[in-house]
Amino acid sequence: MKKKKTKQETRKTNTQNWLTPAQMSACTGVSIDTLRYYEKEGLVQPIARAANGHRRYSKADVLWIEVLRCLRDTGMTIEQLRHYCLLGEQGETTEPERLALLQAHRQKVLDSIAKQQEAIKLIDHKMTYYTRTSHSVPPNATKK
Amino acid sequence: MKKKKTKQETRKTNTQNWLTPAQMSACTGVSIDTLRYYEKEGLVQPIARAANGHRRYSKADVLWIEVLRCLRDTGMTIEQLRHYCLLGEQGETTEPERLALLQAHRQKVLDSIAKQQEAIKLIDHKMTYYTRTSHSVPPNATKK
DNA sequence: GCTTGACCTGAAGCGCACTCCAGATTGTAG
DNA sequence: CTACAATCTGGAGTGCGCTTCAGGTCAAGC
Repeated sequence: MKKKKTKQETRKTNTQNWLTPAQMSACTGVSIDTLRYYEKEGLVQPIARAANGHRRYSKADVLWIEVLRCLRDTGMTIEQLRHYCLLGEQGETTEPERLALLQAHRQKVLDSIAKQQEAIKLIDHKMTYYTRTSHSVPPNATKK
Repeated sequence: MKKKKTKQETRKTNTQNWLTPAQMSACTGVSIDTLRYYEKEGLVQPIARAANGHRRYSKADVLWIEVLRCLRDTGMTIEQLRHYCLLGEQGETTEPERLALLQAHRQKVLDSIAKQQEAIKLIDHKMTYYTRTSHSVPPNATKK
């Protein structure tokens, strides 16, 4: 199975259950450098290696990276993510803390959404100055 | 009116229609340093000055800073804000561009909200692992 | 007259999250 | 055999948005 189609197998057709760094990057949208950075920072457990030392990402890694990105994109810091990961590694006794951490973050995201919805209102309001037929309002708007 | 109660007038009771930097900061929640920084970066027109060179913020300035903060807090960069301000200073011929700018930003905020709502879903999903009676799921969750 | 406190200025520094670099290794292709 | 592409490593560099600093002015209080 492994020695029959050397070329296609190891290079092209990735029927494998692992991904190269490049594939991982393409698949998750996270740059190779950032993937390494996350690993170095303890945001992912050490990735499996091939004989030559190259990383071999598993499908589980893909999922985890996606979770990571989701949390990062919503403002969780590297520091907090590291903490969350660490808890995960320490077993299920830390579950309450992990739950609390997620709940806190969830709330932060909700707050952020609320704030942005407020902003939308203000933007809409300001846009009326420009869409209205009358442009009687001076440059820096709210003035006067 | 101005010479009768020198002490109270100039120092304590601010029945004035201007604010000192400290008051401005307290009022808008933006630090004095940041206010100066915004001015230097061209995000606000030069602030009026007292005889001694100290800034005197007007109530219009308060409103403008609030708009600024709203846009900043929703991810508009200093660069973009500067551009927006510049347009404002160039008169009403730039109104279409300012409108477009706001519309683009509005869309970005909407996208961001959508993304965060997605994140909430994922967080909720992950939280069920911890709230459920069974904790059959290993630390880094999605694995296996 | 001296001190204090609020403010001024230009410039340097900081924290975060990447991002890039130099130099080395390794496996396949021509 | 040589060339090339993908990857490796530790460490330095980058960009953004402030924040801090050093040194100075000025008005009021003791």
